[in-house]
Amino acid sequence: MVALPWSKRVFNRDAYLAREGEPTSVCTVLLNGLAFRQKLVSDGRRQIISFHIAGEFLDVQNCLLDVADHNVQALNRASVAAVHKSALIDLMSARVNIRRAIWLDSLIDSSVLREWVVNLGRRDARGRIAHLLCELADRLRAAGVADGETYDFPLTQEQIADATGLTAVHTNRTLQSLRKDGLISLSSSRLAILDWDALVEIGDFNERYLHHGV
Amino acid sequence: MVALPWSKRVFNRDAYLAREGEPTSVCTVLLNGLAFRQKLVSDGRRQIISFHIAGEFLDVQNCLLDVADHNVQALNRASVAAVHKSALIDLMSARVNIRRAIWLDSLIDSSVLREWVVNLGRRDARGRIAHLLCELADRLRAAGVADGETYDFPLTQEQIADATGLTAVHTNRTLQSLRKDGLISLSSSRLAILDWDALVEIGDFNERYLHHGV
DNA sequence: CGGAAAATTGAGTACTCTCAACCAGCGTGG
DNA sequence: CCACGCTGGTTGAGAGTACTCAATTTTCCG
Repeated sequence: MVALPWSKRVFNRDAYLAREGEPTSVCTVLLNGLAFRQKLVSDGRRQIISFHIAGEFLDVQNCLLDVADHNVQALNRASVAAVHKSALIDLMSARVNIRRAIWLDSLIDSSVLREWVVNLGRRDARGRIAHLLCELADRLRAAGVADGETYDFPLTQEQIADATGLTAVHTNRTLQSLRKDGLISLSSSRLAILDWDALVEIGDFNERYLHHGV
Repeated sequence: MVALPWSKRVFNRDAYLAREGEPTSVCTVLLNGLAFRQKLVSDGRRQIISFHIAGEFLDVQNCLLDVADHNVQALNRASVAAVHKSALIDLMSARVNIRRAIWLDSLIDSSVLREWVVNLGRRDARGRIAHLLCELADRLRAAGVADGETYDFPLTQEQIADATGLTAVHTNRTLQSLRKDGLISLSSSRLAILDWDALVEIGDFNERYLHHGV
């Protein structure tokens, strides 16, 4: 057994875990809470690129890339395990299983990114939000965090907007339309999916890209 | 030296090299020509997810993922080297340098996907197309395929539209607007970037995400 | 030279954005 | 204990970008 030196770090809501353009030194795994990756465009607007739940790597790419190409922020109070990149690389050299698990994590990460490209490029506001809600529900379920179709949902409407390429105002109206149609219920940080099949239909959601059970 | 059994395969324009939902058996490297990855949504519209030039892996993820989560098509007449996934995994186990090179390729691939998410989510039509043109110019230059700001450009307007999340009609009008402003010249499959700095400005292009020279 | 694919144009529509105001919940401090 | 300030959510009206549909021209190839 190889001992892997790691340190726990705790971040408050909205705190930056990594910043675009800065040199990288560690890789981090999310232990508790939620985090997201984002990039800012020249006029200051933000695009959220992915959400992460406990157990996922936030930045394995740091192993080989020396400067961060995006920002990482805590969504709520979150803690991570940070490992020096060289230690992780050594561990991966020594242990085939770990190497494979980490590579698999990053390959599935890519698959999710591809689906997000589709979501932003080819679905309207209702579809984009429906798809996002389905994805999060499915991932939380797979992780055993939520058992059914009701789960804690600490995203603000502005964050949903930044993840779906919409404005906060239009996100608000679109959520209302989903509520009015009896598809979801969302209040005080709690989401209930009332009609899973309909939401899947609207969001054109197919879980294949999540590669569960590989 | 480990011998790697591979076979060359040639594809005509628009031919499918891989189809979503089908089981995977090989990994392919593009030898000649151009290729792209895409996904189709339920109403049949297409979203292009990435473009690939000679020398790039088209589907390393097949090594660990048993079913394709997207389609791969040849953009023009293209040839690839196909390697059985298990052979590639064995080679990666044996050779640290190759393992590192392949992982690096897939990590940069992810970085490009992240930038595409930003492109689709937070830029308008002119910005999206400008960014795409800058990215292709920069990658071709880095690969030594094009020396300057003029290069062969076999994309149809429909393909540009599918890559930028626009319609073909709007893509046409947007290209005209870029031409009218003296930023580009595009005809008979040949693109000239007439004002690189202005195009970079419009597309909010920053080459960092391409991780050249890592 | 003919036919198909690609590019272009026009007119009307609709989705999403912008701006600006207003409301609700909540933690803090006087 | 209540006022205050802040964040997040909601609403309205008007503007604008991008879409749809359908026709037409141009280019590309066999």
